[in-house]
Amino acid sequence: MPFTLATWNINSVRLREPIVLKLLEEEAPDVLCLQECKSPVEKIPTEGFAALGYTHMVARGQKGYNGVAILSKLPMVEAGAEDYASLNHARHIAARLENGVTIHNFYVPAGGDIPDRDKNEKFGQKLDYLREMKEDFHAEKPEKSILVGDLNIAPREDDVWNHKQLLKVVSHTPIEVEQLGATQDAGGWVDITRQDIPDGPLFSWWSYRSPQWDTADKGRRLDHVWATGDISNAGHSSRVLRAARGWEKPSDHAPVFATFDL
DNA sequence: ATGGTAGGTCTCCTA
Repeated sequence: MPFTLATWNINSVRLREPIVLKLLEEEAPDVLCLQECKSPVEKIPTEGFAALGYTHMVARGQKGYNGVAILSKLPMVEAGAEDYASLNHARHIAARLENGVTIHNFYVPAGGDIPDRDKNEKFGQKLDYLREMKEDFHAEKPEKSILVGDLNIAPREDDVWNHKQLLKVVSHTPIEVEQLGATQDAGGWVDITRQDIPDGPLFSWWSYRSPQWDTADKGRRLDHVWATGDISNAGHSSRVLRAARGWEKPSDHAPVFATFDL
């Protein structure tokens, strides 16, 4: 049975309940993974989601910051939540569908402004977070799994609006790109978005600080859909719903979709 | 080189 999955950094699930509902009504993915919910789990507005058929949710939350949730039309059970780098942050939740597929939903630390762990503790935490992800995948190689989320790294030259200009900007520095690649390799993860859309600029985030985000198009691809090699051939129909960046009271991220025939 | 916008919360932190 094919199922469609979307990942979206929502930047406050309570403030943006209306556009989450809009996405669920108009696009109707089977599973929606949210990041930066910025809400304790008990304050996530689940009633409207359930009314549209999204009767299942697994989530981790905290007050004000971070927070991840998986909304689903399909039954699922929680399959763990990690706190890599011991930050006490709600940045990961996993769920298992009835077809045996495990879905990991991540919100990797943004890493602050200065790409130097000696001058900026947050950058070190980001690298530590990715290293611990990598170590976990190395210790227990994931199977039949999908990993999505805001990984806060745009790895390829065509994942950013200007490669040279962003080489020293956190999210596109060589050390981050290398660390993300090592994490991906450790789990045998395949980048499904780039499997489907191999060539050319592709972005999922445009800063609120950039006026005329659409015409200026100074974007980055920070949001990812990966799958383990045993199911990567089942992935197809990837797309970024760029229009959502222009909706009323938008998130600065657009949702990324993929479909899996499993 | 700098500042630009947004959300949550308790006066500034984070992105």
